[in-house]
Amino acid sequence: MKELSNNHVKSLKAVQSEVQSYNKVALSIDCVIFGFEENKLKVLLIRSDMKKFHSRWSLLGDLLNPNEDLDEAAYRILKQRTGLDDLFLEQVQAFGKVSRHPGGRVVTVAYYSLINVLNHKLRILDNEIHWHDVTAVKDLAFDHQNIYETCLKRLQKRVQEHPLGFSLLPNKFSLRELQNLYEAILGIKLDRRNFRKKFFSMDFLVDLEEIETDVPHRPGKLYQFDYEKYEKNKKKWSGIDF
Amino acid sequence: MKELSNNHVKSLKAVQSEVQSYNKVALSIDCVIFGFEENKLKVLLIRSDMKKFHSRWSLLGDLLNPNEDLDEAAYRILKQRTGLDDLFLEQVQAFGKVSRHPGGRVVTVAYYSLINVLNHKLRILDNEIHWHDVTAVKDLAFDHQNIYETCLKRLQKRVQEHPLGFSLLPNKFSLRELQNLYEAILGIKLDRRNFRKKFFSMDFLVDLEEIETDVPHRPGKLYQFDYEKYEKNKKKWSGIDF
DNA sequence: AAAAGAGTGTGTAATAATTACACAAAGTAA
DNA sequence: TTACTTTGTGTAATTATTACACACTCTTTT
Repeated sequence: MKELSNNHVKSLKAVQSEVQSYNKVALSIDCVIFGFEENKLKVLLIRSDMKKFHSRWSLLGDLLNPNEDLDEAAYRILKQRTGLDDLFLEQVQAFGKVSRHPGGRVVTVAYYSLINVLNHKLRILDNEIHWHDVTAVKDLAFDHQNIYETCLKRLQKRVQEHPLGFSLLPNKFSLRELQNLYEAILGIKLDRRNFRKKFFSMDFLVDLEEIETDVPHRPGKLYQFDYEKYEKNKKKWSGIDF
Repeated sequence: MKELSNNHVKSLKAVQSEVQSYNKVALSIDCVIFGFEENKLKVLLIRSDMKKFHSRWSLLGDLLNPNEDLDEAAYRILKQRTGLDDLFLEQVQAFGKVSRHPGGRVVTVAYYSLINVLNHKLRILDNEIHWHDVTAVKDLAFDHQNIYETCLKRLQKRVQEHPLGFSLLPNKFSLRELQNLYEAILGIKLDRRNFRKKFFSMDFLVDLEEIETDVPHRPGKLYQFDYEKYEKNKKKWSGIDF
């Protein structure tokens, strides 16, 4: 950031007092927290406590603290709301329409996060917070519908290019679970044989030589994702195509 | 954004005074403005006027005004600095490390923009502003090196999936110019015959039945990008691959 | 114990996309 | 007229994608 046409060199003091005098805005962080349960992609929402939005649902968010990085704030919110740390988290973008918040100017920075809902540490304490099926999310408070859809699109894109989906699954998973996950995220059906062929040919799944238990049919083999191998071998060039 | 565990319903007045009381931060917009000239990808930078950064280069930016959307502010900066409006502009993300600005807490939202440097309206008035070859950009002021690299990567990704590159070219261009552009953005050499085959098979280029002038060799045919046709036919599904 | 049900595991043929690669033609400059 | 530079074009080999069917394993039902 820099002022228009200003040719003298500014001392640190001058810059500090300049920043003091800047117009300032409230800055919040909103998190779109995805989970995967019963073969459905879910998102964690909280009921709005504002009259204007009479009990409509909204994203989980909070204000940025004065001495907190943006990412830190997002992790703090996740920790507060789920009890989990060390989650997958990615910033999507800032949303800053002047009138997006009825209480005044509030710019928000949106993140999405992926959590494994079977994690034994997961605790959703607040009874105003619920998991919602992504296909049923509508009419969110504020501009949260827009933020949510932007984040979901980002997830759909990313999951096809990067191995993030595994963050939504238990450590050991069957190929059927993996396929269900992709189908739920992308909202489409995939061919089972081609799906398997694709993942086997990428060669990042470790066959654990174990099988599922408690399924009412022939059990499938269990796999793990090999992050190390992925980091060594991942693609750089995808090709021009639109 | 929403408070933690608060069960009563808030009136508009209550929300307004709540927002009043929020911690606030200075918010700036920084633009990575790309241009294409002499077969090189360029970026527009301004000399920092801060002592701490003794004449290092920085991105073009400014503060967000109180009644301005983020996108509006970015357009305003572009207009101020280049004289152009109606440019390609995309937000990348927010950067908000606590200590990123020596003068105090300033969160910035980064955009990148593509401009056609031959546009007759382009005016770079401030003599502290210069075009820099992207391969030579280093040691920028603030955290601008990081912002710049993030934006360049975003451009590299996007240009392979969306037809943005044309914003950097004149309205009529030869395939050689288009290929030079892609090579400059991606920083790699491409096979000429395969490049042509790819673009022809996508079938969004209109043959203008004109040829280049003023080239010291056999002139190439001129083309235009057909945005309408693209909008009708663009791909939705790219496929899982990483 | 046998049969029905449900999902796993596997391969191939057809099509489409990508890659590597060479030569004649059209213009300019000397 | 010759040398130089860049355009325009096609094919063969490889790789990736798609569509698609049947035998096997385990559970549940009768």
